[in-house]
Amino acid sequence: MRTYYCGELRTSTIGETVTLYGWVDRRRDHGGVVFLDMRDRAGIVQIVSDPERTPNSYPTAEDVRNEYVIKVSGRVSQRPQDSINPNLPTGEVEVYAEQMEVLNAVRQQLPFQIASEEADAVRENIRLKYRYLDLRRDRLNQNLHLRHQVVKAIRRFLEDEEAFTEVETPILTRSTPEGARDYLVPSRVNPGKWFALPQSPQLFKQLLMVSGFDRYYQIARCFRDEDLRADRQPEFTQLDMEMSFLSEDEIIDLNERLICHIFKTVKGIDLPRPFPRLTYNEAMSRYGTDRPDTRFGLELVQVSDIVQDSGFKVFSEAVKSGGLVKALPIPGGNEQISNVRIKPGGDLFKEAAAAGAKGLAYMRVREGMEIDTIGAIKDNLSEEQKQELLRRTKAQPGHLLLFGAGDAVTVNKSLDRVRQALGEELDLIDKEAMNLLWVTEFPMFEWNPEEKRLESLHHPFTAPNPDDLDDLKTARAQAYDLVYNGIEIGGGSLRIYQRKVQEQVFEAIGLSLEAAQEQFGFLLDALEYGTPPHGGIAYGLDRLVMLLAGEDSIRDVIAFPKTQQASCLLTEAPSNVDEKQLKELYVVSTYDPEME
RNA sequence: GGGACUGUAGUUCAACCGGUUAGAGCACUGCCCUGUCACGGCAGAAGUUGCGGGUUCGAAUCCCGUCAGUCCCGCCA
Repeated sequence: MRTYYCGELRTSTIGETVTLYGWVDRRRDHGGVVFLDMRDRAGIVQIVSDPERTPNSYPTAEDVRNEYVIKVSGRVSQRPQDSINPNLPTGEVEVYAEQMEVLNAVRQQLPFQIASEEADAVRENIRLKYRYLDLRRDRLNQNLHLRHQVVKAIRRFLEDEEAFTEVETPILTRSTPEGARDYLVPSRVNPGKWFALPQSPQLFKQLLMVSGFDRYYQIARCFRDEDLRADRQPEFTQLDMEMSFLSEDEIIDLNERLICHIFKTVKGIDLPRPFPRLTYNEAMSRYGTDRPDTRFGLELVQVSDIVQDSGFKVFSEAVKSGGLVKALPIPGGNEQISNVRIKPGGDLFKEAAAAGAKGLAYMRVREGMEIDTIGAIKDNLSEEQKQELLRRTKAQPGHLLLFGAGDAVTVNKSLDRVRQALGEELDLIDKEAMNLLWVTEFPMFEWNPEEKRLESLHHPFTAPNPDDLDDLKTARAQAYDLVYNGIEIGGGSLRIYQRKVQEQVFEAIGLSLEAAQEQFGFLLDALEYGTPPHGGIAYGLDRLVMLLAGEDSIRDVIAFPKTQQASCLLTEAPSNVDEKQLKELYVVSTYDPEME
């Protein structure tokens, strides 16, 4: 029977005879004495075996190899003074192995070494195929433990401090328009009909408010059949919350306390409260994005009004056709950024071009506030316009001003990209900083040029600001996002709780009354039976844990993630299924090997 | 759907401008070593250079295609 975990042994355990179970992390064979680093979930301890002191175990100790599973019994001893290992919590002690038993050997060459630093560099497809070995490694092990700690902190806070109730909502539910592509599941019992896996429990949690639960939360799995990224998996986990009778400020306050509790519990960090808030318009204006990274400056400056009447067509035409011109002033940029990088072919140009920009105009501010720029700008801007540009951008000698001109979306997107690239490159980002902020007052809708209709920016159940009800199309939403170091980790809103408003919003996004009744009739009906004012939020748990773990990919905080091709290299899912299964489901597969 | 990068022993990497017997560390096998902790030393085995074509006297290297992984754009209410 196990008496201790390997990692638990300390000087206080010296003299005890212990029984340990675990893996051989490393083996050092000196011919006459063998040292084993023995590992279990709690850590590593050194096992010693030699022919004189531990004759029973020595033959076994000579035979074992890395990652063998062993059982060891023996006395915990103080290490000789000159052999103490200060790098191990157990470094002052070691166990003389009176008994050693191999419970399971490693029969094949390991695909990679578990205990080696090199394993971090192993090609990811190999790590994913042998995920169970990858998860043995300290780094991933720690990540999943951290994830558990985060979830535990969430539950303690929401349940014990704030009286939230966890309710499970269906995984088999109905497909609804809007939003991401659905994962579909055929219904055997209802031939030709389909379930969809939930993109989020949105409607169910609202209905729970109608039912009077008042405060709901769920650690909920969500599914979206869209293309993957480092921070996007087809199935992911949300912390989903919904509350009745709370104002936007009250919801934000409760959530700040939740986030602070998480940071305090798992990282020991006291975050300053309240978190800063930016309106959507402010964020777009100053950073060109609705999730600004405020760990560094380099704020954008709106200059449309200065240059709209200039002879420089790139600027004036942009403003005339409804777009804008913005500047990105870079202190010291003259020294650090060459023209080659700004011009076509350069890396900063490419950064802007990736967002659809046609180019980057620039001005350099020399000694004595002399302006150094391309002829087209020099010749076509008046002296007053140039001076006003310098004033507005607070330019000083040494400054480089980059300009974006065009439609608002492209200008903001491209300058945001350039700003982030430079923040990184010029080492302006304090890596220790943890900047959490709220972005509020999102617009209700944005225009989708392809489908020629308005779309909900958040989702169609978001309540409009009551001050903006006379023109819903341009109304602000009572929505809020939580941004952590430039990454959106959560977002929510107050919801519509009146049928009439809900119908108006559906109408605004081009959903006819009939279609709305067909798709969302159950919600519209519910709104007629005494629905309380309510609102909520959902967090991307994987992203939050990724950031807390300092990882760059959510795959490193998910036990069994999928590849960018949405497949599982471990189980080889998705796979073919038996023709019989398809028949039972009244489904004809499109897969036809003959066609290939 | 599109762009970029990567693919060489189990693994991490090397192999210069197209010419070697395709090398090295770790792991593996054998031997030596009684205080190491990334132990050390000696010897050895280990390769369809992702796969398929092509160019060439000659291809890991150049070209085309294909597969896989990663990053990004589109997409993700």
